[in-house]
Amino acid sequence: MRTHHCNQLRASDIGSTATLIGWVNSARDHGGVIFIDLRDREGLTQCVFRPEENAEAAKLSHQLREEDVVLVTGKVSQRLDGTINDKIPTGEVEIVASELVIVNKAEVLPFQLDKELSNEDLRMKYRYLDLRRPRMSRNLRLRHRVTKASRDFLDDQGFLEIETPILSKSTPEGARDFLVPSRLQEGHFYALPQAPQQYKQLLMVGGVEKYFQIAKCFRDEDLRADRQPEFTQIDIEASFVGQDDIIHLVEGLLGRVFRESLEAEIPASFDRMTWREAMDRYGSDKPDRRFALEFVDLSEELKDCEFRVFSGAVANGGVVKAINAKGFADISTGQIDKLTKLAQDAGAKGLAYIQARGEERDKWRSPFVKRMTDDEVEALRAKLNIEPGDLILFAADQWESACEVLGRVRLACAEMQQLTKDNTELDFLWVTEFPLLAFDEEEGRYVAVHHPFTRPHPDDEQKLLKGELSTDIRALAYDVVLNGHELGGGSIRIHEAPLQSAMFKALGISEEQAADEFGHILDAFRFGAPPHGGVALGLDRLVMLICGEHSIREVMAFPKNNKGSDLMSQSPAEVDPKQLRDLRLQLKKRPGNPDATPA
RNA sequence: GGAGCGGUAGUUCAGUUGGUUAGAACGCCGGCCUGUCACGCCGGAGGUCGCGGGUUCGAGUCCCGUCCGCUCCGCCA
Repeated sequence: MRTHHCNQLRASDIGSTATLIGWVNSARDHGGVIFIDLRDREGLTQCVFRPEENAEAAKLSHQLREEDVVLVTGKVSQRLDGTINDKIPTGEVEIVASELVIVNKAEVLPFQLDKELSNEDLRMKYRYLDLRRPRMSRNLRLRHRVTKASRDFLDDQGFLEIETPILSKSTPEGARDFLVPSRLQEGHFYALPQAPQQYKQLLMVGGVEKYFQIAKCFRDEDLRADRQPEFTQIDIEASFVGQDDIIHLVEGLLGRVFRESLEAEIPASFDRMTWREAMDRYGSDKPDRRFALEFVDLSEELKDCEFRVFSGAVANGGVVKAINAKGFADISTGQIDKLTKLAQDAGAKGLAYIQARGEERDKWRSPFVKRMTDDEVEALRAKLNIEPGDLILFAADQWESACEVLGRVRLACAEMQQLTKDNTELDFLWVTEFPLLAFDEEEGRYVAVHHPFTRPHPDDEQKLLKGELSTDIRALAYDVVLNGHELGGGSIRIHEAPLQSAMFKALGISEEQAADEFGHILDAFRFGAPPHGGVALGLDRLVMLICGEHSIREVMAFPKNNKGSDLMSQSPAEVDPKQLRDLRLQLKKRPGNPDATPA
């Protein structure tokens, strides 16, 4: 039926006959002559209806409304002088219609496709209409190119794409699992995988050597603009590799992805920075380096300062750090309050600042500068390069806490100053040597920063084996960061049962529990497991950044809202009591739940 | 669990210190129009101001509660 798509016809086709099918993008009825722009996935073509060409088609064309599906046949014709539309690639030609079939009338849409729509509720309810808009159709196409480029690259590198189970087993560590009740085994549950982590390691034991998967992952946690309960990872694992091998692989992969999606060239290798350095300089394990606002350490200069917040922090073994927000001295009190609240939320008692409204210290607006000696002021001026118009913001606390607080202030400041506005730079960075362990105050034990299969840094391995636990133990773990977003991360894994047992022990997992929850992994490691490691890239975030979007919802066909609902299909939803009976489940009665099934 | 922003016509929005009949643009419906492409012109319809309560002579506007959407914190190994 269709001979061409709507972005295909050119001047060279003039004189031929073409049949197009698609949606009426717009209709312009001039009484005696009617124009429509016909749209399909590929583009637009203008069709003209004139009574002298075909009276019946022209008469019918008066009925056409936006989003009707129509089939148009006619002669590809040169447009009249002065009516060439240079906004579209097919603008030199038009179809002079000799036949019109209204394939399917459309009711008036709940919103206009050519206007911005801020009503997220409505967009999601009619997502299939939202997807017709150019923005969404472009995003989906870019997403396809990214997955295609990834597959092609990994295939070229000898990786096998292997599927792992969606119905899998709940694990105690990490995010909350989605549970799926088993009908055949009463009281037992599958869990949807948070990641194919264990399976991919077992594939390495299985001799696959190079595995990848475009893997759906599930986490039952609260949502954000960049977090959905189900999301996609480009999941990779390889045997007989070290950290550099994985890093080079990912650099090659991203190079191909950016080339084949955006036609952009990115660096062949990315800068690397240890976790400690990233925290120390930017207060973040995923620093955005498109703007400076780099931390300056003032512990030495201010250790004797009369302002006790500073000297006290240093006396307690902590640090004083500051950033210089150039030209932001005229910040409003309201904005200072916002930054202060942010710092307090992050654990600071307050936010010390200096608004340098002039050269001399008496022009500096600040709650504490009057209590500083001339030497201290001059030391600040020199080390922070303070010039009139600058805003200096301080954090004083234990090292990690001060860095975290100032890191958040730094980001908020950049946002207020719009430092990344209109910035098209792509800043890739590897952050390495993450800590292996973090101490969880609530649970009173160490938890894995990455996951419990992460290998310690060779220099720190003995500490783990001997049970000399601290947050100073480094891991062979690495994250790849783009413009302050964590694109993905991975690690070299533990492949020996004794080291894995030591890790479980460090995490307070008993031998019985380890045998129960992870027995298969420990077993597998006893039978000649190869050294291996891997990485997982967040496909949604990657595509989001490639599309220039600010939410991964914009690059997923059918995402869920803030509360985890699909407003189109109305899920999650109640189920038929019979389904619950089959599963031998019952809902507990409580005041807010009138729909509880009877016991 | 917590904080912030928002909710007015189908859509995007305006709506002053509380004051007459709540407006605009686009869309929609009817009419006219043979070269438009954001077509144009004439006419018309369309509102539980999210919902509930309160203050007031009077509430879109102020207060309380609640629902929904978005953003962030917690959470996300």
